[in-house]
Amino acid sequence: MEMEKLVSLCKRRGFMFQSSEIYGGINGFWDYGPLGVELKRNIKDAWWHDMITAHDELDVRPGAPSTYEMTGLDCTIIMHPQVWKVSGHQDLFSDMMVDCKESKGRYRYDQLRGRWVEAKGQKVFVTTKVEAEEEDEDLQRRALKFFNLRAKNVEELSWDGDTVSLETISEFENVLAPEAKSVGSLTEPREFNLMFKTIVGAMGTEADTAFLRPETAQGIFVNFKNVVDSTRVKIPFGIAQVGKSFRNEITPRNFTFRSREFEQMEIEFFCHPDSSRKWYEYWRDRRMQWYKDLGLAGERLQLRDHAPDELSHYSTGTADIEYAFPFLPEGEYGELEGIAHRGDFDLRSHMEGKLDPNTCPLEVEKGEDGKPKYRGSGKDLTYRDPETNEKYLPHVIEPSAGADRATLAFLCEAYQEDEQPDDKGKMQTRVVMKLHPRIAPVKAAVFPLVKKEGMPEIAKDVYRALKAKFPAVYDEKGAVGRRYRRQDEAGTPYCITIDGDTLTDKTVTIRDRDSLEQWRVKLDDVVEEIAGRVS
RNA sequence: GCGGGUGUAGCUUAAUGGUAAAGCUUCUGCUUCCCAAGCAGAUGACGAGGGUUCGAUUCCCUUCACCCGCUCCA
Repeated sequence: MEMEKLVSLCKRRGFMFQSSEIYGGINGFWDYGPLGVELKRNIKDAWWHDMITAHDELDVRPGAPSTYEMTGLDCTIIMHPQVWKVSGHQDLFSDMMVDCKESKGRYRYDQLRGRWVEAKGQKVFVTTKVEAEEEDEDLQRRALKFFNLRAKNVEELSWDGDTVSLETISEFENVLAPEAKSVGSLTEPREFNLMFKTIVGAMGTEADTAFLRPETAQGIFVNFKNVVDSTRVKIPFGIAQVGKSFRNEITPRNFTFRSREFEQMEIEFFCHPDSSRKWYEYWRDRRMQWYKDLGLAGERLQLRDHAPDELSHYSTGTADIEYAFPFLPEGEYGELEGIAHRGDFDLRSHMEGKLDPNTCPLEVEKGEDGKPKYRGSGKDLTYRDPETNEKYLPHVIEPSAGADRATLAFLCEAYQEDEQPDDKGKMQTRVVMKLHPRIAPVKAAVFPLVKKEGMPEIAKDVYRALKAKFPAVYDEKGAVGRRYRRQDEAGTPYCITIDGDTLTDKTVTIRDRDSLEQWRVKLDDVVEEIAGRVS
């Protein structure tokens, strides 16, 4: 399947549009049209229903270590700025960057170090990005190379001052970039804000800077204590949230796959440290099965466990559920959902201050003054087991899914072209969206075979009865074959046709989208018949 | 962010330094009546801004968006 065909269909039938299209569009933002909004909401509703509202906390689910509870949350997009400092996003998401026009490399402004050196009447600032221990060696090697000197002529190099950060240099004309052969190839430092900045308050200034959340997860962590104190939930339990998140992706691309405004479906599952590995495996397998049950059953879906060297040392496991999107190269997969074992990293950070992920055991990251670089809340986020009286900081399993990516994957999987005969028996190409009935935007369409002899009246009654329960459409225009095809492109699983026989025996035909089979049911049983098939 | 390509109607395409053609779609009417039927009619486009020119959809510049590759993907 070519991606262009799907993109074209999405626009033609109203699944998705480019945001602000009449003004030329805006990079990294996409809108959902009339069909798309139903599809995406069905996916989110299915997730919420299956994970939270329909969860049975009284019985042990297959594969689960024990019973558990599930609850929900809906927190704000803008939160206290300290949240993002402590979570680590502030440091990871906003840096000054410089680009090298020669090597096409990109460097963090504060991480490049260098030293002034003069030879042959020219003075340049040689930079390096290697570790501090090898710094002098690398600088000398690069300086010699630049001035075209042999190692034995090293005394011709006249060093000026100590090795300092590039941040102390204001003019880059004589700066030799780490992988460049000539000077002056670096761009001016540019701010690289991966988080969306905003100002809180009508009179707000820079000091009132806040951020649009880059993930919904932190809102769950900071509300952990509130939920525990207000709901009688006992560990193990999960808190779920669906909502928009924002990231200034460097390269938004591939339709909605990498958008700057996107929607997440996240669970933070809190459990005892001793059982966290088992819970991790449970959620990994449970989430994989969820996609399969909704139609991503083919080989294009895969579960990929991260290799041990990919993991943070405080994590005992991370897995990605991935889909082989048609816009990716052969054999490559794109992430739909990540299931991560996060240990107690997040709760401890919000309690004690931002932890340094490179320490083992984890320690609070210190600033230059020896105090915590980013202070935590100071609130006690430990959990006391009411039965054993054990007090501990729970470990967290995080199944974090992308609602837009899931929607896109379901669309890609559903798009099919097949050959079906027309009214003369000639084979015609048919475009059909084979969406699972549960997520299909429209569940049923109702047609009078002809627009006379009382058929429209009966059809309208059927339509009204259906529409009271779920999305349905009524269509009496043109040949019935055309109406079937139109519904095929929208992914409507069932079409109901009122024909001449309906008038005498009070039965109608139901036509199946995928098989094109038809069968007759009693007029009075139509709603029940369709309802049983789409839920 | 870099390099290359593309941008004409809702979709797919055409032509042109003198404001654009078609198929499909959509809408109206007639006809037909179980898988994109027929006839008649209607709606509808040169991504945006600037320049050159008597005149630009066409040539030039800028910009925006999309596609491909590189980079990035916390």
